Amino acid sequence: MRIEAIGQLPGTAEEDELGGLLRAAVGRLYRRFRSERPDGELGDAALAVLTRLHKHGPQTLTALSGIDRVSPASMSQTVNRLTSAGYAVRTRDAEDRRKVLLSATDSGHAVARAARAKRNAWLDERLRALSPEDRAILARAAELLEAIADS
Amino acid sequence: MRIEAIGQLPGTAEEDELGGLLRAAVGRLYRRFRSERPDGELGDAALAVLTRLHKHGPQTLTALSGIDRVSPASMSQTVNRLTSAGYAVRTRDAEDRRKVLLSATDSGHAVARAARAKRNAWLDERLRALSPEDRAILARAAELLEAIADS
DNA sequence: TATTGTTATACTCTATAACTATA
DNA sequence: TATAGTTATAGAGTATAACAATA
Repeated sequence: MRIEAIGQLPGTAEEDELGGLLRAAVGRLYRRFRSERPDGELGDAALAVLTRLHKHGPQTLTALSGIDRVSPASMSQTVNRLTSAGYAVRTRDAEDRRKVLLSATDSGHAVARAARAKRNAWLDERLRALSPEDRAILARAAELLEAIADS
Repeated sequence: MRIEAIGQLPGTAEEDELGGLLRAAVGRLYRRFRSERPDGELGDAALAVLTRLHKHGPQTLTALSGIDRVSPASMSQTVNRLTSAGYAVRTRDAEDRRKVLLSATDSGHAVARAARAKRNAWLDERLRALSPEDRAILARAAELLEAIADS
C-alpha cells in the first residue's frame, strides 16, 4: 500500500473525478444490463459475440478476442458455448488453414435479433423518457466510449 | 456524428439504435476496464464494493446487494473475499441483531485509494486528450447512465 | 520459428436452494 | 411469519500454461 504516495494534484482533480464517475457509471449500468438477462439465455459475453457475428459477418477467433480484449483461449471457450447451442459454426479458412472463421447460423441470427429486442426493452423505455438533448448527449457519449475502448 | 440528429423525428429507428449502441459501448468499455486489472488484485465486483465502503462509509449487506442489483447471497460471497483479504470487517448491528454492517479497514481504505489511482491511469490519460466539450458530454452522460442504472 | 487456435485448470462473479438467527 | 444473512452447489466468464497444426 505504498502507492498511497501517489497523490492527486489539485489542478487535475476535475478530470480525475470524471474518470472515477465514468468508471462507476459504466460498471453499474453493465451490472444492471446483466441482471436483466432472462433465465436460460446466453450470457453477456456470448451474446456480445453473437451480436457481432450477426451484424458484421464472419470473423476469425483472433479478431474476436482482440475486439473484447480477451485472451484467444477465453474467446475459444465463449465460442464453444455458441457452437454447442447451434448458434454459430466454425469454418476452416481455405487459404490459411490455421485460421478459423466464426459465423452465425440461421438460428443464431434469429436469437441475436430476439435477444436484442427483449433485453433492450427496458433501456429503450428509459431512453424515450429523456429529452432529445439528453439522447443526443448519450449518442455522442456512446461514440466517445467506443473510441476509448478501442484505444 | 449523430449529435446532429437533435430534434429530428424522435420516436422511430434512431432511439432504437441508440439503445443498442449504448449497450455495446458500455459492454465493451466495461470489459476494457476489467482487462486492465493488475495481477493478484481484487476483481471488479469486490473492488466496486470496497470503493463504495471507502467513499460512503459502512453499509448493510442488503443495501450493498441492492445497489449492484445482485442477490444477497452473491454479495455475501463478494464480501467474504474482502474480509478474507483483511480489507473489510463485519459488525453486528446492536439494535437489530439480524443486520450486518460492512466497513472498510485501514488497509481496505488504502487499497481502494491505490487501486483507483492505478486502474484509472489509462482512462484519465484518454480523457485528458479529449476536448473540454467532449469531457462535458461524458460528465453529463455519466449522470444520465447512473440515473438509468438506478431506475 | 512464428502464428492460430485448442484444451486443462483455476479463480471471480453470479444465481438458486436450503439453512440459521433474529424480529 | 417475515426479514437479514450465510453456506452449498453450479454455471458463465476469464486467465495462464501447455499443446497441436499450419505458415
